[in-house]
Amino acid sequence: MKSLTKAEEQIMQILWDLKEGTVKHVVEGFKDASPAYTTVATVLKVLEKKEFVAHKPLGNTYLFYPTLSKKEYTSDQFGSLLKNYFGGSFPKMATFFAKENNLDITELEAMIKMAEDELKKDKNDE
Amino acid sequence: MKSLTKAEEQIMQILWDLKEGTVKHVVEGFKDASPAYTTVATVLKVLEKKEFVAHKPLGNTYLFYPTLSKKEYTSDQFGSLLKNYFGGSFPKMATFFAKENNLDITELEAMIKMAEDELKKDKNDE
DNA sequence: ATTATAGTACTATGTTTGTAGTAGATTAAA
DNA sequence: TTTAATCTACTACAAACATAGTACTATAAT
Repeated sequence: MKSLTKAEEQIMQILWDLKEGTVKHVVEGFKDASPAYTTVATVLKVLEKKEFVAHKPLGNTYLFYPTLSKKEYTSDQFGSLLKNYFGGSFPKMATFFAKENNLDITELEAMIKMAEDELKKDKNDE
Repeated sequence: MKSLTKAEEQIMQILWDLKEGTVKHVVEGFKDASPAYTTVATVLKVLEKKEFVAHKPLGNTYLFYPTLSKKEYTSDQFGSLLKNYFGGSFPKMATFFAKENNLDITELEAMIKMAEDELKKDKNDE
């Protein structure tokens, strides 16, 4: 999968949040300094060429929406990080995380407990 | 931290493995189709300007080595993935991983056990 | 000594990225 | 219906990227 550049990713994040939006909405979605309206429009056009977003008419303007879900992209990103930096091993990643944050085993277990609860919850939703 | 482009990252990965190496070594480090010798040399030069690598003379040639450790870069990458795609929550990431791989709780626990063993081992090394 | 090999420095070129302006259409306000 | 606001399309352009060739130097082999 093609990957997103910094500017593109920012806009995708906003679009993933909005689900869909006009250029204006996206511009407004910027937390801090927004780029120019036309800059956003240009990036959206690039994203469209890359097939990460599409648009449909809405009144006199366009509504843009992602064609690539955040989940799909996350999966891709997560996968390459795991592969390239942790030899594909999730335990290695977990260990790294624990060390980075000076967590001891008890604390790591607490984190995992949370994950398990999430999993259980999801199971129930099905 | 400035991030690595695709080509740069490939070369960094090789250099991290080698610890240090000449342009030639790096070229040989490519698994599949290696780029031209001069291409590698050029990228190394860029990486040097970005201060991700440095070099020292070795006989009639140069030995290149990373100034940014893989661990530091990993930490950075891991951090932004966690932040931008899992709202900074490791449990969320673990849940995502479990779901992606259709792991049930028992299997997730087994993974975590491995991580804990790693952690323990590390504690003993200190 | 002469030639082949290997290496660095410098240069080159097409593409992508980041950022945005301008022209022209359309709509809303006055 | 003239003006103001809004929006898209097209164009622009500098910086960064990806890739590599060429010129020249130094060394090694014959």
